[in-house]
Amino acid sequence: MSLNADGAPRRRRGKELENALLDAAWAELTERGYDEFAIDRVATRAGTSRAVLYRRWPGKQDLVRAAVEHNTGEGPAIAPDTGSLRGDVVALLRQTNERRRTLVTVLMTRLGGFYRASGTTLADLAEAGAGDSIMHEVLDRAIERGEVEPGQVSDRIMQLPLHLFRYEALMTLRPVPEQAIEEIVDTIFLPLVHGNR
Amino acid sequence: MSLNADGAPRRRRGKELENALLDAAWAELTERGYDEFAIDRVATRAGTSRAVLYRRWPGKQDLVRAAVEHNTGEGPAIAPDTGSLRGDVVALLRQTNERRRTLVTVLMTRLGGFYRASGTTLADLAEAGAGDSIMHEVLDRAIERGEVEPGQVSDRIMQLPLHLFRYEALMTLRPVPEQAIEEIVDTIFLPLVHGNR
DNA sequence: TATTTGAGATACAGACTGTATCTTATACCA
DNA sequence: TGGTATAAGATACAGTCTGTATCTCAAATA
Repeated sequence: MSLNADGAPRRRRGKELENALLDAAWAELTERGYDEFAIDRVATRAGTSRAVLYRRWPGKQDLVRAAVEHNTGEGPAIAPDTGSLRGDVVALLRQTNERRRTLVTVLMTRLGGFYRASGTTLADLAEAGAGDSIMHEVLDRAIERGEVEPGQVSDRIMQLPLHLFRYEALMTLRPVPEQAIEEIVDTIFLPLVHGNR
Repeated sequence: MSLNADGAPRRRRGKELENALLDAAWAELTERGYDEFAIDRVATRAGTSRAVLYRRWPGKQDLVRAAVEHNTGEGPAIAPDTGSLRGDVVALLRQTNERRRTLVTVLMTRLGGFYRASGTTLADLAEAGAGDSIMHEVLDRAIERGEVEPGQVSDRIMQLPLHLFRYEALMTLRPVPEQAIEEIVDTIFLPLVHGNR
């Protein structure tokens, strides 16, 4: 039970209490991760009892969700206007970097335990699925055939098709449609490799 | 306890038992998801007791990891050799599509509960961080300025910088370095938009 | 056949969940 | 200002799951 400075019992209500609860939940989430997140501990941390939490959120996932929303809502992003396309896009990415908190924190809380436990990262798992070295092999053969000039293709461009493919697979959690595969290769990868010949 | 056809008690050992355990774990994982995954239930499903599981894996996460590896290991991917760069890359992506199981299943088991609970997908979260519509706005202004010809930039290319950025952020769970941002914009996005002028 | 290994059963303490019930501080209203 | 309604906070309960420990006995090995 929370006490006043003079030791009298004190009862928070409404928004004040709710904020304290969500802040405590958020702290637990970021400190211990989703796997070890317990309503019990949130209540203790907030200096109240579990009943108060259950009165507001039916279960763990609802509370987690509320805590994430409460602590990451930052309003919509604003389109930068620097006067040039390059400047705008660079500014947009920089801005996203700062606002990245939302997504990354959610992912960390969800994946953190698994990462720690397995010593694996998302990138390792992707790597295991289709090693980036394979693109090296493919490119080397293209160079041998004279399709591509040696040293012309940066690492980032070389990995581009796989990265875009995986991004799409991750976002949709579905097989990537054939049409998307061909679009990636024909309108993005090959033009970059061949310098729009 | 497992029984023989004639009702005599029967004890599996070694690989036979281990496969049964991992199959049971996998079934629990795919049917109920990571959140509800319980060693208890795996043991029951495999027709044995928890002690047998704890003898092999120290805890839940280790068992989950082993089950994922056991049920998705398909050996290393083979570099396709179709005789052209385009053919090779398309084949590689198609092949990855079929092998995608590993990554997607791991993610589903990790994120599935959250998705169900929140009604949010990874794409929604990404979208909330920096709406794709912003790139539209940026591009529109570039067209007004005469930097870009109208109708020249496909949706996929328009979203390319954000997608590559997010892919990198997701994989590393770190801020994307300034140098990577500029590389994405200067060596990939702008060349595609301007047709390598 | 004797010995070793480890499967399978069971019991335990502890943590956490979700529900229910009680007292009482606080807000609101007559 | 005093009475009443609301909900905070405490507590108790049954149930599930965890991780550990201990026991018996089936099966592999020598």
